[in-house]
Amino acid sequence: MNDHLKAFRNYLKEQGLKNTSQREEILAFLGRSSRHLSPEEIFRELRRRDPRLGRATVFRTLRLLGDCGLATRVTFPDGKQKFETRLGGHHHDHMLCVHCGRAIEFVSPAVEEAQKRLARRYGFKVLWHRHEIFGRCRRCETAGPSPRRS
Amino acid sequence: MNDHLKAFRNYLKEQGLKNTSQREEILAFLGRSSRHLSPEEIFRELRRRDPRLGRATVFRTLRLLGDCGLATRVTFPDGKQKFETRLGGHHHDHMLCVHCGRAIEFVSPAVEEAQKRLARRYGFKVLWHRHEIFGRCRRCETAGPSPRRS
DNA sequence: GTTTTTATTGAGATAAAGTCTCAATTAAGA
DNA sequence: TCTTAATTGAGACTTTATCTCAATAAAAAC
Ligand SMILES: [Mn+2]
Ligand SMILES: [Mn+2]
Ligand SMILES: [Zn+2]
Ligand SMILES: [Zn+2]
Repeated sequence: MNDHLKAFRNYLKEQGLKNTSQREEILAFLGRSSRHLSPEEIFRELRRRDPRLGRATVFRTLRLLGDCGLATRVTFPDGKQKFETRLGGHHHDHMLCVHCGRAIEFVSPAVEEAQKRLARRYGFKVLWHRHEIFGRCRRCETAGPSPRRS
Repeated sequence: MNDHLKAFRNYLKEQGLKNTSQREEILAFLGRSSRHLSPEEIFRELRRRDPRLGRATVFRTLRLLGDCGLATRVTFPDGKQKFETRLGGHHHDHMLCVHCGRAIEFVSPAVEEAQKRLARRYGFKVLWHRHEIFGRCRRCETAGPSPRRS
């Protein structure tokens, strides 16, 4: 049984919550995908397999997965929200290409460290963070149209 | 005449766009406020003064201001989107308190520098970025309920 | 200053994203 | 197996955002 699943079941038990097939399906689907998925994509796909799945359950579960640190929300350049699992429970951040939409995942100890110092200075207790860099990936940088900000 | 306004008019001219009173009102309002404002707040307030203002214009203008780097979108812990001007054209990032909603603005040369190196390594051309740290501010850290992630 | 051109505007329709309610269901412990 | 309480899903509803198109107004041309 994979780690995510184990951690999830654990969390549910701790919180006095119940496990359900829907919840596990959603977690598994997210884990299988290499892409970032929108709630709607997750809903449509899983709904095909189980026509009784409800949209609300998807949103509820994504929040739950967020709460226990198994899923992360990523805001794309167009403002759309998508999700991914935290691979191996490891935190990472993103560079998002405003041209092709590609997401590059990165981990930067230097950034994380600087951030930690910073927070300490402000007496701020960090729970989690999101670091999104928008721009052009190597491929798209050669030539292309203008970006869309904010 | 303030810098923001000058830059804005410049940008419009460069792009062959027209300046309008609505656009300037929105920019000015954003500039006057010390808080982060949601599109709806901006709309409701400015609408009081000019009952003919349309909601679409607010959204359109916010995108425009984003495009030219004069406004920044900030995603709050509850997922809500708000805007602020880039004070003096200067970039900054945020620590957001999941308890009281307070936003602490910071600038970290160390983080910015680390980020730059990182991007270079990936051949990624950075256009802008967003760095949001969620947690508890000094005040709220003393005691409080549990956070809401993702 | 007047005319011409063209971007912009706003009402309202529509779409997209997310939440809520509540009766029915189901997981988990006794 | 029985009991209890969390969960589910349909669909209503809310919120957020975009679109359409006729009317308007800014800037350029004259
Ligand atoms: Mn990070
Ligand atoms: Mn920064
Ligand atoms: Zn790209
Ligand atoms: Zn606080």
